[in-house]
Amino acid sequence: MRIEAPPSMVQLATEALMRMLLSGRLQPGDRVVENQLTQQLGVSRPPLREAMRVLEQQGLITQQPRKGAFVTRLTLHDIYEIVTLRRELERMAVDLGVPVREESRLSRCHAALDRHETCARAGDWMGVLEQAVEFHSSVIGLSGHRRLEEAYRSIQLQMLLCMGMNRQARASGESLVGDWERHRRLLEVIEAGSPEAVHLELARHGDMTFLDGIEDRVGGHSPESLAWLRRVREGEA
Amino acid sequence: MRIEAPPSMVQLATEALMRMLLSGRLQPGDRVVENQLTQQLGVSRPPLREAMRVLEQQGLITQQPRKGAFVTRLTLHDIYEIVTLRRELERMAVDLGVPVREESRLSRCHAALDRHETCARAGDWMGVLEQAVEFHSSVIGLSGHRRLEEAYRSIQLQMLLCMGMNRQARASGESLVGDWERHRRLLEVIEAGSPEAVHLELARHGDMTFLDGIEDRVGGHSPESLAWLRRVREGEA
DNA sequence: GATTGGTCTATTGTCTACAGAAGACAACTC
DNA sequence: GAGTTGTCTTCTGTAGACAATAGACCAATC
Repeated sequence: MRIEAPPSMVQLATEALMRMLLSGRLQPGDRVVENQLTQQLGVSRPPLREAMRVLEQQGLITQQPRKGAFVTRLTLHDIYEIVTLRRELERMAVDLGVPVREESRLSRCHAALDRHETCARAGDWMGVLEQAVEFHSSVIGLSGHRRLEEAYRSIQLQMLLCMGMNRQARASGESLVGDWERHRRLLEVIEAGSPEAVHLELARHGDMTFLDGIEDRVGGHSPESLAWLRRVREGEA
Repeated sequence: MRIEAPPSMVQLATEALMRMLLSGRLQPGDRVVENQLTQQLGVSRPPLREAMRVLEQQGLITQQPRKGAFVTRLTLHDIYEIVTLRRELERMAVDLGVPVREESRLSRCHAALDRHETCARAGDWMGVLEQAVEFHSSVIGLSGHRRLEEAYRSIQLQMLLCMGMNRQARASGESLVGDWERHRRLLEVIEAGSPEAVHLELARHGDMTFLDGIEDRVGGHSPESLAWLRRVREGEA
């Protein structure tokens, strides 16, 4: 039996920081002070700083030299970028991964979905979030394209950061199970094996309700993003 | 006039390391020992480690906990991933960015192209590399999609890492100017304003000669990558 | 009263030092 | 002679401390 190496403080700090970001404990725009975090996490500054570099690369925090780090505050243009890129990556992944070629990849989806259900029924909000991320990643992973999956994961985390803004509104218990049911349906369509059907299901799947009234909540409107938002809303109607 | 903040040691170390990687001074598979680099770069370990985290996120080096860091060694499957993802991102960028809407974005392309020419005629090999990267990035940047550009840039650097393997073969002076001419032609097509024409030019542009005999130089053949390589070669013939 | 100058504190940037793990090598045992 | 064990060296992981900078606050002057 192979024992696994104990996680480094950098890993632990990265995960802890990410949880603080995705749970909304750290809000977009908040200043991230190193010394405060070292005390809260019980880690010294060097590993914490490395963890922050990782999250900076992921686009979750933004560093200003000699000024400090801030939780990334997303503009409407950012959201436009996230949603459009996400869709394109999804598209590519489905075309490569459906119908499924390797059973092991599919079992990863099922495993994530099962854990998702467990967390949902237990009302474990944070667990559902993590497993939903893992489920989507595993779906992208059906393509066998690691870089695609990583790019998708990064984009997905940024999207969660942005949805955290109005998370409170959706935090009701039933949406946890509802999410799971949508994911289960998606996986069924995937197993059916038609890429086009999966595209359709994904288009329906994307929860765009968080875009309602988003212009008022965020700044940074660009011509591209405004045009996009208009198109999205027309498409819905 | 706004003065810019002096670069941090992390930034400098990141850039220096990247140059060592892309110039081939550090070869894929090479061990990266922290203490050696601190001496060579004149930086202490914490900032160097932060820089290494950044490059790890970019996929240029690979860290094994408690074992050390290594320059990423690419498999055939990795190359398959890089080339296919790159193409898809390019595609998306062209569809969004052509015809060009903002003059300022186009001028960035021209600026990079001019610097490219200067370096090429001076025989500045490293400069050509940097400006070629910047030119391609600026072309992707025509889309006004920062995340797309960043994803592309990361992929592009990995591709350069892999081309570094047989760089010596192409290091003749004429290819420097040749690269520039290809880029100039591409920019002309872009300015003409037809996305389809740009797609065509890009398909012709991609220098696939580095794939010649690549199966023998790298390991890690996957079903996907072998099928892809076959398709690419058939497409050429 | 407003503005400029200085000081002071909080925070970041960097370095040095130590603890612990991994791998190499030698000596010892069978 | 082959295998195993113990030790030693090298390197990474982490901590703590110091230097330098940014921003706030207060005082003094015009």
